[in-house]
Amino acid sequence: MNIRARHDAIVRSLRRNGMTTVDELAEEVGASRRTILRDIGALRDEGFVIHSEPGRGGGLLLDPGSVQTTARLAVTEVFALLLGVAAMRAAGNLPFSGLADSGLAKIEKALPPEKLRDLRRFLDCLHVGKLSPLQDLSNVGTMDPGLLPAFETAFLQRIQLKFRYRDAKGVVTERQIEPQAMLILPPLWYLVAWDPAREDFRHFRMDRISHPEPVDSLKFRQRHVPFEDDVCPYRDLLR
Amino acid sequence: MNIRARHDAIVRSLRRNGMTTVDELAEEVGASRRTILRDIGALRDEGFVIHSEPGRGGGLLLDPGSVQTTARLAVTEVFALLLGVAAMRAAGNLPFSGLADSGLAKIEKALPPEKLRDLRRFLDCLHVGKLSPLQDLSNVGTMDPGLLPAFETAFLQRIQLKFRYRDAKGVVTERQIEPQAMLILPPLWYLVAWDPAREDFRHFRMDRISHPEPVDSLKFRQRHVPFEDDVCPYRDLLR
DNA sequence: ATCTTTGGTGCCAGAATTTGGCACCAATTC
DNA sequence: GAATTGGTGCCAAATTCTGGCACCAAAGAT
Repeated sequence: MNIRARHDAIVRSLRRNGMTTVDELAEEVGASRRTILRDIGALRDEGFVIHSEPGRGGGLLLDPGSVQTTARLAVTEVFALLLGVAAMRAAGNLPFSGLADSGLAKIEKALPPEKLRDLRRFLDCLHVGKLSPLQDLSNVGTMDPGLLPAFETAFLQRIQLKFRYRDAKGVVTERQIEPQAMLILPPLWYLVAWDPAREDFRHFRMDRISHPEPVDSLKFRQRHVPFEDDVCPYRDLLR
Repeated sequence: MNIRARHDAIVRSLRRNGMTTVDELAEEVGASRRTILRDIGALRDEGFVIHSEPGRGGGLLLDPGSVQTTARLAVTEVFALLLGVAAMRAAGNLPFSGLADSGLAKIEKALPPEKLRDLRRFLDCLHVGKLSPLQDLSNVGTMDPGLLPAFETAFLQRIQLKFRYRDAKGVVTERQIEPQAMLILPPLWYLVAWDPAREDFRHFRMDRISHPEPVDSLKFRQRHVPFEDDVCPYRDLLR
């Protein structure tokens, strides 16, 4: 067995059994007592918190808040991580203990700088309305990926966007708007935008939009204020 | 130099220089040509996309969308990742290529099952209204963490919550509500809730809430439907 | 006080893996 | 055809890992 695989096996076993002895681990993993002890030392060096009390019945115990299995992250996963961390940071350090910024900084450093900048700018534009439970997300989200390059351009460069919209009655109109936010309310995507012609905010279901086209050089600003009144503006969303 | 450290060094170098040759890498890293070639093979096996064209001037080029540096994640970081991935999955596979589910499954497996279940249930309750740009998040979010245990209990067990609320005019009232969502609009936190006494949805600024107290055994259901009309219900939030 | 259990360390020889050099092939440019 | 550069197979040397041994420390049982 590989040294890395053995480390993972040890962590898994500790997590599963809650409490074990070195000898049990040695038998389970198929390595000698000495090797297991060396491995535990290495894992501690890497940041795992492994309690041990010689003399008592069961010896080894892994701290549940301890660090996790190694994983090589794809760019999309790093993006997901940044997105999640943005939410976590916005939450102070809400439901759980504070974020380990050091590890995160390492990840950010590993990203190509231009990519990171783009990700951050896109994050600035992306509003997440509702996060569904993870279990239900497999069969969610219907939207044409072909639309996205135009939207990304409009969002990032903050220029107006032109497209055709088919409303609930099937009537098709031509719209030219200033995109303000992308709103995800699974299974649907909405574009929140300022419509200069109607002088009002509108939202558009993404699956009813076609032929999007950025309008060069028509720059605009984004608008956002927190609300004060205690009547819920989301009442239409809830039932 | 360690084999793992060398792999990281190679990836870093490829990312920084954009394009290099095997011999340059060998000299930079301090290893032989043969070893570098072996390492590149290993990195490719791990999922890195490394282009190469023998014969032409510069040979090696790392695909910018390729996988990232290894990182051991703390539990909070895994939570952040799950949160972000939930948003990403909800987005189909929005602005970037599809998520590498295999790696994610590995991370999920590494979490203690109870912890993962709790995280998922809490995710189900947490709505993120607006994600600020990462740069601005340091001085954001004013809310009393002391409030949270009561809210977490109410959300997770889906029971009513009682608290005192001080409105914009300073008038204090006693409320008993059914929490529906936590809304983060930096720098403020809002509780979106159904008020059975008023038979309507209300939202409350978290910093005006005090003395929260779960009301045992008064269970309720959550309510949510996507909206259809194209008039933006968020117009009060935007300016 | 002594024995047993169990974590922990130093040391060293044998086992396993990694490394570097070599010969050689393939594709491209000049 | 020569030069450049990625790529592969092979093997001996270098390096690292592993397992056994002796031994220490702490706690509980007798």
